[in-house]
Amino acid sequence: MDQVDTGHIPPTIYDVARVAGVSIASVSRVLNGRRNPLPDTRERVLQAVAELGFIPDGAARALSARLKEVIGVVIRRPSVTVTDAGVFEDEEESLQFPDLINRGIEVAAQRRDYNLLVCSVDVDDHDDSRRIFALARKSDGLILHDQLLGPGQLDRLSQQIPIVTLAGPATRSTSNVDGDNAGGMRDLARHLIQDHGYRTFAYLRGHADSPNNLARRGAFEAEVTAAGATFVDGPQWQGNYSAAGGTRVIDRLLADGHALPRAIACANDQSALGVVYALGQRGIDVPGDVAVTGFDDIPVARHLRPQLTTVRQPIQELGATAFEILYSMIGNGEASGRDIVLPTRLIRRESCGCPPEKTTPAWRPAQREM
Amino acid sequence: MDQVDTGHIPPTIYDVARVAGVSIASVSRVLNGRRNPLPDTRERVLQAVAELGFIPDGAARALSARLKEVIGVVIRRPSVTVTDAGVFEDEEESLQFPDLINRGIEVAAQRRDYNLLVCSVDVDDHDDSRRIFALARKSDGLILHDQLLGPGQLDRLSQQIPIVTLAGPATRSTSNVDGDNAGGMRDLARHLIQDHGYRTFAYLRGHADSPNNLARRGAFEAEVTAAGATFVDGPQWQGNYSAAGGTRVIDRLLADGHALPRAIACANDQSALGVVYALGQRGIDVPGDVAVTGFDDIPVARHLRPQLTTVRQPIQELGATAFEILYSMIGNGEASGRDIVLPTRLIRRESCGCPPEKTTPAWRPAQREM
DNA sequence: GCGCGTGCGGTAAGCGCTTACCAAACGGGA
DNA sequence: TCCCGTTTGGTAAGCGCTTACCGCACGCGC
Repeated sequence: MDQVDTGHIPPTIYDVARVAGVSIASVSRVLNGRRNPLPDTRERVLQAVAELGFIPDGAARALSARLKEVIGVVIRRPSVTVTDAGVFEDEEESLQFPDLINRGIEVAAQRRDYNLLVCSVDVDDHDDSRRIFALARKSDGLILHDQLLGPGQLDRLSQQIPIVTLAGPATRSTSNVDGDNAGGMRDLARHLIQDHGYRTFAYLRGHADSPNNLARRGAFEAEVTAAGATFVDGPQWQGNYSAAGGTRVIDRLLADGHALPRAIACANDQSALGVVYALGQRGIDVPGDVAVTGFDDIPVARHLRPQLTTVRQPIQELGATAFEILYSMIGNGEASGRDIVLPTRLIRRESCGCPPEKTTPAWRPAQREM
Repeated sequence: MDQVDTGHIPPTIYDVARVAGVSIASVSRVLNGRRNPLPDTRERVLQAVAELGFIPDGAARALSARLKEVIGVVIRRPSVTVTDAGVFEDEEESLQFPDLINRGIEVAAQRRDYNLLVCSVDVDDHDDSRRIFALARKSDGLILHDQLLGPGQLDRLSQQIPIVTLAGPATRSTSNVDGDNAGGMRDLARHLIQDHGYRTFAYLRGHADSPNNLARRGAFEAEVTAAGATFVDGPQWQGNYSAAGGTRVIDRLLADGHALPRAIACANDQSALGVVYALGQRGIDVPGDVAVTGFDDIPVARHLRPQLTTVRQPIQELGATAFEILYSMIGNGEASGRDIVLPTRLIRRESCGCPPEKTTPAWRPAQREM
């Protein structure tokens, strides 16, 4: 009776069966469209369902049908830096990219009547596996952003549940979906070297163990050194995919009296955003003094001054593809071990030194409306 | 055997019991810390669990314990406008605010070992209730952004499951958490009127049925007319909380030859972003010719040129509070009918006509680092 | 007119857990 | 030494669904 006064005692399939004067099997069959029940039976069931506001319990259905229609998505957040302006700062700044991916996943998932169970883990939370494991058994499959779980744990878990990663190599038991990091960075590097003639470069890193970060850095450095240009490097160039991280790198560099390279390629747009900001604060002109580029092409990249030159990833499509692969793995354990690479594309805007575009940015639909 | 070759056959509690040589009850007790099992029993169970990599199934546990440890979160997306640049445009632009709220919810939820089941519904999808209902039975409670579900449906559903809304009035059976829309708008209006001396105003609306939108508009208009200033209005001022929506409003207005008011208060930051952009395209100076303000204070507001004057909501706290209320409703049906209003604060930046700040924006932690 | 095929509804057996209840074993006081 | 209180482990009964299986009623062909 503790429960009664508060309500929240949803009707069960037994209630429906009783009200409709049929058996629970008939109710279930009507609701799931099995076996083609008699119109009369069907009518009475639907009537009772409407009357009671019955909605089948997800847990019971999942247990019985061995299908939860839920997939788990784990994303990595930059560690929370506690400052006097609040504890959420790094995070707030770095929200966009993973969330856009998730949106892509969700769009695809909705078409299959799946829902997303999301979970963030702190970048340097090394007890994260507990959280991820728990999530795993609440879901039919897992999508892991960035590098989460060591190879051992990944392998272990993928034995029990289908897993798609959004970075890193596919394994025997997992699949992977990725943007073409190397191709994008190569195009970017060539543009900076050949079209702009820059000769000194740096790469502002993302999380040290992120496969995307490693791939981007590798391709960029290779291209730069292959062209005989100078690649500046060092631990000072360690960022964390967040705007605050980018700012921090520049501030430290300058405070330590380092000279800046002519062009800085950032691991992602968020970092670039912080870099542009920090340079602006010091009166350093972008791209006049230093060119800055990003990676991802998140929406704000277009609203920055100068507009950010970057490598566009098909963000939503990455998510949607990840879901579809996972879905097929859930349906029939096949298809694991697949490694999908989606194309990326260099987007030349102003921050690399290109002249401002005159064309209307894509998201302005004005002229189509009239 | 169809299943065998693909793997994915997780061990059950029976397997653990067999390997450990105990009963399933003992396994369960060890795992859940009930009853204080003998060290020997405990040891053997833990050993078997490790060996098998056993993780209890969420659905089974939920069914038995009548607790899913999952809460559903429903957010509203602007309708997808199909343009030649892709189908996700409006959405992409408007991502920030609800996602930040969700992050706040999640931070709070993790402390209680809860996960978030997220679901987006299209703004004018009127079959949305099906999706929401389905989500409801996969969760222990629901948090609804904006206005979702009519009062009738809301009431009906809240009979079966605890619900917290993030806009709109609390009802007998639901609770609500909100920012102080009226207070924020009032401060904003007074600032524009008294400090800047503007005399003509408009309010660029959000979704027509959004309670936040209504509250903001009401407070703003009241303050403006109370001061004897002019409040321009009309169906042309209908936006949709997205940047693209803001752009569209300005473009149409100008195309139709309307004169613009001296100041435009937008329903949220995203809309303001689009407005600032559209005005910039036409060579109209912000704030010189037209002042523009937002609402929410999402992170990008600070990176805009000019930096956006807006009303700050305690975004993450809104989410965290919503979760805590919901959590207490789940624990014991009490506490529904609560209506929490969190304070908002006017943030004066440049887009209202105030001089650029010289202080370092909050998210720049540089000087604290050295 | 009878036998059998077909199509529907009902009964009951799980799905993988938690936990109430019972049995057994052990320790201590009389 | 016996009895009872105290622990701890096991057995089994659900949690709310899905579905295999069975039985019944009908319709057809002979």
